[in-house]
Amino acid sequence: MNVPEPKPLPRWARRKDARPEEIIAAALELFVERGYASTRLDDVAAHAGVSKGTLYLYFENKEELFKAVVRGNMLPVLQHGEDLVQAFSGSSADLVRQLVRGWWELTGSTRIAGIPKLVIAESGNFPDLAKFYYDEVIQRALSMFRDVLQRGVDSGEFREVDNDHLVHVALAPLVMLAVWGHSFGCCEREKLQPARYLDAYLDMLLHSLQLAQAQEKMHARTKK
Amino acid sequence: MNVPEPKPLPRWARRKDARPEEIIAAALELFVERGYASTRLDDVAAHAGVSKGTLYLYFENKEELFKAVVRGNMLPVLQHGEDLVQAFSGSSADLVRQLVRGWWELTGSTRIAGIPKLVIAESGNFPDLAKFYYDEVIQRALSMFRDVLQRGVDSGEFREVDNDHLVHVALAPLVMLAVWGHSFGCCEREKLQPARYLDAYLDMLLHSLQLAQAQEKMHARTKK
Amino acid sequence: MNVPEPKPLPRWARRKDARPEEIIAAALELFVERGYASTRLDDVAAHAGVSKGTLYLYFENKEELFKAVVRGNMLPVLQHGEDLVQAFSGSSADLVRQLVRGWWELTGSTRIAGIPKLVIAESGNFPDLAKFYYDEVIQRALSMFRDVLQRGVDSGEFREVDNDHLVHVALAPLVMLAVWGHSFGCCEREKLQPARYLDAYLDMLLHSLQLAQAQEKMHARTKK
Amino acid sequence: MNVPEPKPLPRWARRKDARPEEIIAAALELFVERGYASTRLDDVAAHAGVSKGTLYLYFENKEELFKAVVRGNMLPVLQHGEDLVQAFSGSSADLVRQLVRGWWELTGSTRIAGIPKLVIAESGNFPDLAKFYYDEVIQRALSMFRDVLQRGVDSGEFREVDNDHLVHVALAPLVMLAVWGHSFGCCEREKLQPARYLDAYLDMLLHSLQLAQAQEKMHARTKK
DNA sequence: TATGAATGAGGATTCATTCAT
DNA sequence: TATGAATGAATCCTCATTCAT
Repeated sequence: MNVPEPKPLPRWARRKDARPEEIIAAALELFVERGYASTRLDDVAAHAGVSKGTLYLYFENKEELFKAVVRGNMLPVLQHGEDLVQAFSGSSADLVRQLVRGWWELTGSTRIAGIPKLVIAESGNFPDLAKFYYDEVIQRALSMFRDVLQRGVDSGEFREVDNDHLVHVALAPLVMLAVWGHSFGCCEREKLQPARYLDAYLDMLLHSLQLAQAQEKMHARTKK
Repeated sequence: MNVPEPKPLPRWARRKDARPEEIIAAALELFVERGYASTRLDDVAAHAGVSKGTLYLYFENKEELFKAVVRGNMLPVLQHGEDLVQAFSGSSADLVRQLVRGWWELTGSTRIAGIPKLVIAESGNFPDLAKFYYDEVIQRALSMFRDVLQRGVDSGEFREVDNDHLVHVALAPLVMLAVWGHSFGCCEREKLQPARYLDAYLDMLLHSLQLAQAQEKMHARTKK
Repeated sequence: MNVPEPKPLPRWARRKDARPEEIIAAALELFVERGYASTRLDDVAAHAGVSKGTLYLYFENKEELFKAVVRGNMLPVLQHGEDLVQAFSGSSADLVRQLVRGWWELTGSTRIAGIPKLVIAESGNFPDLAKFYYDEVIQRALSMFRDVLQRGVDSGEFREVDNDHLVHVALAPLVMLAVWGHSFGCCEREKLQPARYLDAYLDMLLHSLQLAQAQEKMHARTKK
Repeated sequence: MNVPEPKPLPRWARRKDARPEEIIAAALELFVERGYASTRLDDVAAHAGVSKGTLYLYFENKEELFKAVVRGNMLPVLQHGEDLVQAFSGSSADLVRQLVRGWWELTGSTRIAGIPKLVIAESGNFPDLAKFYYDEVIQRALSMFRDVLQRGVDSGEFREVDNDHLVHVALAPLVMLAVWGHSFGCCEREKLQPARYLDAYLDMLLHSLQLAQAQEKMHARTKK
């Protein structure tokens, strides 16, 4: 690795490999900004600095490009979360906190945060995208969260709950936070503060998971 | 001839009054089913049993029809909730339960449940619809929920919380339930059961709001 | 005439007779203002204070209404000119002057002045209107003018000219004056002054018609 | 292969340059024949041998195409006239004759002669087209004619006149000749003969401009 | 005679996709 | 690989005309 790479490929060759990613990045930006239907491939091409025809060299059609945008951006995020869970060794409450705050730090200020809204909006038009998203994103996220909660229950940290349904409930406010920023966020006079929203969320979630005895302690701590 | 005919109401005049509602109903169905962009006015007209031109007698254009659909269906729902809160005299926890379950019973099995997704999806394309929805639906719902929580805090039933942010968090799972049914609901192998989802939601929410001492009792009861 | 009319017909009955004229007046205003294609019968009806359906009680369709507007407004103007010529006993030059100035005073400030432009504009779409206008308006006007010029030639007042072609030439500036006000008039910074335009026109026309000897006198007079 | 192929110019690239003109030519024909409103872009496309969509590659919409038709065809005509005036060295009367007859020879048998009527007809619907036409066509034409008349006055060839108004009057018969052919021309039993019309026009105009002494000679000559 | 709700043919415009170069 | 000119299906919207009342 210390060996200087000989002959860095001429610029155009490198670009060639980068093209799909550049296109996906341009498409993500525009899809998030304008929605699927209102985004013209002309504009995507212009944004990516290529011609319209070039789009079709890399993606079969608009729909496939859309899917690639979703796939290419969501999977790394999930992987990141799963890796965190895997490696974590602290309390389950801390794991929840870190997972949630880490996720937001990673994507909250990014265009990626616009994807959930996009996919929700287009789920009806692209059933197989919805299927993919459900299988590869939602299921994995639910699964991960379910495992985390179970970890807390198993360790005696959390009370027993209807885990299968609770994970849906518990993830909802996170999804909505992402959706909010790309729907009604701009209507607000006083903008919702994500950090405080997440504090309230974690407070609620963890409060509701505490065992009775722990609750007392927490309560005491809160009062302090 | 002297006998006053039962006066068969003029067929058309009567229709005129009914038409807007018929059209809105047809439009709601199709918008929810296919999304705004994919819904053709031809189809809306056919569904409403009128001609394309008739649509334009009652609605200026597709966008205005869309707004009428949202307005006409969401406002009554809100009003219903506010009336309930107004008249309610039991415990705050029961009020929350009744509000949540009542809302779902009223709209859950209806096409109205598809509106939140629709509005979210189109918020970017119709900023003034988003503004309207934010002001007349979201704000009112937040306000109502905030009042309910405050009612519980004031009565000593609930603990003190960051109410302004908590209401956002607390409403999120309800919105997501409605959205879910019109996005990924059909991808599931085992369908999400709204009743159990709401149970888990109410359990979580109310658990997290209980005062420490109440918590113990609840916990005991749950175990029972 | 001094006998008070017995029983003035009830107002609605009188209106009934007046309807066609009211409609024609409303249509004239709108046709002149917006052109044929851009005038909606809805608006004509509203302007005339009747319902759209009523239009069809008096006029077969839009085209026939248009023709009625043209007929009803142009023929009286022509008649007026012909009557003047018939009755006139002064010099031919004075007859020309009076005819021209009288015509403008009669119609120049009226919506009627907008008809020539309208008919020209729609001549291609309504060949039989064009035919009618050509036969009943243009031909009669040309004829009248031709007679007036011939009157001057016959009386030794005007020189001999190619009368058949000259009348076309001679009428053109009058038609254009009317057209101008409804086409480019509003583009002008300094509005064309019809009175001075007509002065220049009459000066040109009569100058060109003078016999050589008369010319000298005229010239002398002008110099004076 | 070493022999440089005669380089068959890329079929499309060449077309791209030609297309706008081809489209304008097709549009001119149809606009003149049917009027603006009655001309369908479908037909323009068909006439130009392209598809409907192609029109929109070169012109933003129907209105812009219309303007391009007017601009593209009228400006060269004007330029031609101005060049003639610039270079002319004979008598002013001859300049007038040449200008008028040259203009008609250049455009009289062309579709271009239909433009004045078109612009007049649509001036109300397209105020900025009217403004353009007024500024770039009418004003320039008036200016040119005014200069020509002034040239004659300055050289002592023409008598003094109210030049500002006379130019309007003097141009009117020329405009009407062009308009006539595209409005009532086809209604005539005996077609108006442009050459004789122009003779009558020039006779009238130049007669009216002659100085008294010249008049006598002219008159003598005419009688001859 | 008068109404005005309803109709539906007709045309401008958009944009994903193709394909000759 | 890359281009971008060309395509044409698809859809919104208008408005003259009809007709039941």
